[in-house]
Amino acid sequence: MQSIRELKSNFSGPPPASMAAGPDAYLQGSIRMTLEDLELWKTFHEIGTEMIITKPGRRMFPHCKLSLSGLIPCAKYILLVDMVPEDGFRYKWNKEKWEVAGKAEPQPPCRTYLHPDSPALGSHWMKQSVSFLKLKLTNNTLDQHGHIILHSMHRYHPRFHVVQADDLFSVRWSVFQTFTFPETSFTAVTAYQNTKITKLKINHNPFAKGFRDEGTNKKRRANKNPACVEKRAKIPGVLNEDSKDSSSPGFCQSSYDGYNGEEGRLVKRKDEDAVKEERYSPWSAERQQGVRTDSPARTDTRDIYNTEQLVPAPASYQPAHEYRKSPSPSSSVGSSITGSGRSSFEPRVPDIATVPDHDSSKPGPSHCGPQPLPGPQDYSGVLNMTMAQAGKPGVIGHHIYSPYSTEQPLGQWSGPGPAQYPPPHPLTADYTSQAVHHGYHHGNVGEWSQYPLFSYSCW
DNA sequence: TCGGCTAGCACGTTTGAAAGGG
DNA sequence: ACCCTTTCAAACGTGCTAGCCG
Repeated sequence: MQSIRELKSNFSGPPPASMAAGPDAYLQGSIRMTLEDLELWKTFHEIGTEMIITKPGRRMFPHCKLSLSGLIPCAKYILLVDMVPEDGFRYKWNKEKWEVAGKAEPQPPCRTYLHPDSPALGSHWMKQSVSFLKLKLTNNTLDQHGHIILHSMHRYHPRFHVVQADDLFSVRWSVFQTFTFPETSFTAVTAYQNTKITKLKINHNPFAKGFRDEGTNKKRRANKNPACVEKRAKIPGVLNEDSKDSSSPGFCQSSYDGYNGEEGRLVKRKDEDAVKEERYSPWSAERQQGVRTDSPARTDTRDIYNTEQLVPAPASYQPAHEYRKSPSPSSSVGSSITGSGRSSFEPRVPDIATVPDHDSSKPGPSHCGPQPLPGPQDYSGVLNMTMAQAGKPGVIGHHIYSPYSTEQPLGQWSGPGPAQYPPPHPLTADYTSQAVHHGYHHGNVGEWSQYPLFSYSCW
């Protein structure tokens, strides 16, 4: 098996001609996504971000706010978010630390949140920050509102997909550029475990102002049930002890080597890596090991997964070349960045001709020219990738959830079966076999191959 | 017994309609 | 009649809490 370093070095050479050339390669590799409020995310990340999940759905805080550049101004794009498990474990909060509490529960129905503005022109996405404020997380596996379903006490990180597509239904012919930000990883909880997180949320979330110390909540806190106070007091570092102990409790050092390894790397990789972009092509019969160009001269450039997920073009389909610089394990927690309030990634891949020309016969202009954007109700909702065929592992049903319309099946989508979380180490037998199943030929597989947004067998 | 989950609560923000003024 | 600003209430988001449940 190739070592990580060996794999890394394989990406350092110049791109093959097939990757660098091609008319459709224009700008494909130059999309850049920046995470806003990076400092805030980092603050949470250093403590161990927790996100409340409730039955009716709960917003994230901090919420995902991005800025995009490098898009073709007059081409339409769709922005998607999904949540990827960090690992295959369930956690528990014990004595100010997260500890592994067992194997992860079977994966809930995988849903992808579609940004309500989608599809919109590149100029639209680039002119201002893109906010996923209204994205909600739930633990209700029977949720009908299209919220993203997660398991409590499990770790996840959001994955952002930029798809050049005229509409939701041409997504399948389009290129996915996927970005992840290590700072955005979190533990889904039904009640906050780490009081430092609670305090951070209260201090930064305007909706929680009522719980701030300087607010009118003093009376409320004074009325706290003594029993409850006592109960809470059992946990060291409860309320108002933040200043006393600023060091992150983090995750239990002795519980889970894989995770701790990442945590340990957090410090090492600071100022180094922050964004991972994924480029992958589950549809190509064989995954070609991509090659990256030199990193941009940016001090905040960080390791990334850069994958491009392709769907077969109706006519001319060009095999995808994937770029993967960082072969780090599935957990992306262990990195951070320098930064000035933003975490960004600029793909270091050469442009790749992967987007088939849009059908010119298609009704409605897809590029430059006046084209009023459809109302949010046209597309807003969630792609629901539910497990569909029990007897056919890996095949999932893909549905579009919309608050304004009934469910619309898009077809069958291939994906991992339930309980197929990647192990902490990315190169174990199971993981590799899964990668093989998708036709990936190299060992440098990350979590993306386990959790394809769409898979070739669906199209 | 214990940890996780949930409903109800109080408090604050957001939002949009209505009212008023220029 | 139109536009802008202000006001206000409903809707919504938030963490806290007690109690339920497996």
